[in-house]
Amino acid sequence: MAADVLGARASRTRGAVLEAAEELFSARGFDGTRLEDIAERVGIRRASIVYYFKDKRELYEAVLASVFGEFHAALAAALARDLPLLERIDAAVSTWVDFVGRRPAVARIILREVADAGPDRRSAVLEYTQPFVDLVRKQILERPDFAEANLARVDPVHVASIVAGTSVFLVAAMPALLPDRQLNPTSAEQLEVHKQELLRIVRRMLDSSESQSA
Amino acid sequence: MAADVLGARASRTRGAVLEAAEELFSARGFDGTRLEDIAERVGIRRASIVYYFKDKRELYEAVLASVFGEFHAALAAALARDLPLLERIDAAVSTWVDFVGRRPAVARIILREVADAGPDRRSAVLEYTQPFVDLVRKQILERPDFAEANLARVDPVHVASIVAGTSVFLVAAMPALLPDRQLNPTSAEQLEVHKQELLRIVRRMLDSSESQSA
DNA sequence: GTCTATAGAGAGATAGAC
DNA sequence: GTCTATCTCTCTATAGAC
Repeated sequence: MAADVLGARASRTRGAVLEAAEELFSARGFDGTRLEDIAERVGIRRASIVYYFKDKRELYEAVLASVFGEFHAALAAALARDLPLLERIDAAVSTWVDFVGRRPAVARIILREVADAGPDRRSAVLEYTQPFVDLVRKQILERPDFAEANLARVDPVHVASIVAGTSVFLVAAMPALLPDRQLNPTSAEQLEVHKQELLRIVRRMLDSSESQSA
Repeated sequence: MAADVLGARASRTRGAVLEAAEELFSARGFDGTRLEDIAERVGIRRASIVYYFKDKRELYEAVLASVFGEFHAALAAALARDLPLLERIDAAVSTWVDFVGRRPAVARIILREVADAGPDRRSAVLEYTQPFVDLVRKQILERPDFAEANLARVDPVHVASIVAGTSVFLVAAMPALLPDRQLNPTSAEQLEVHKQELLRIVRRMLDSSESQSA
């Protein structure tokens, strides 16, 4: 049942299911989440979920589409502003950190997806990350000013991996590894610190005046 | 059944089970792995696994203990050499990258553990990471030369999070996100590139001559 | 739209033979 | 030590009432 042919109540229920699913899939993974739990959180019965999503897998895919779609939109908006190259890169990193901070559940979902995606079972994530890769390529790598800029020749994939890996790891791991401190990595202050660290790291990676070889 | 009271054949079987379990838990997660699959890979029957590990959970815990224990030993050995502070830090990072490169399955396991460890369910990972945190504290943070060194006041947890996050993410994510390239992130060359990137990043984070505020 | 009831598959655990 | 056979529980999916 697609979202756009529903009445007001149904649309609300569907949204609530999606929201509860995102949180639970994020916290416990696909296998570890029971439809029962999702239904309970929404306040309905398990069987009602299938009115909106034909099975568990479809619900999960809908969560992925929602999460990655929202980030894609945010990134596209950030890159649409016609900024100079380095500022555009900064904006991309910044948008990413803000997004992860705003929806920390996403961090865990990405962590799990990456762990699941072996060399054999690679299709799952790719479908959702591809549009994002295309966006970066089109709006950064293939722009004339990128070729003109005298950047260090770092593999963009390494850069992306560092940006994605650190943010996701920090948001997901910090609360678990620091039970004593009451530091919240998604607080505005912590996110800002992390964002500045990341921006510094990325800028330096791209700086051709620094030696890039071993 | 502990490893030290077994005969030669049994000891071999137990080791094979542990090895197969590490690989499968890493690739598919705890829930996604069937004892059936582990047994099949070893060439025995499901019921025989229970002779060595009383249940699935115990087998999984044994895998964790093995993985984290081995890394702890490697790190302890690296830090036992009485090097100057900055070289000791380099050695720690280097040991970590080598370890992840040598046992890429570990990367996925850590990814999953981090994703599982919410603010609520934090006990699981902590038990295994604590000795490692203690080691770093004792051999780096609490040494007199650390206090004397004029390092930037970065949160060590941020540093650790960046080191761990990038390596784990790179090793686990790269093969999945780059189906076209036949780049293997665990190849000696790629690992070396990554290691140098990481060392550079860490050194700069700790360098007090760089501004650390936004 | 949401419910109750139930069917059916999957997988871990256990008993006991060899 | 390793096997076969079986028990049992959990959870998804389906049928159909309201």
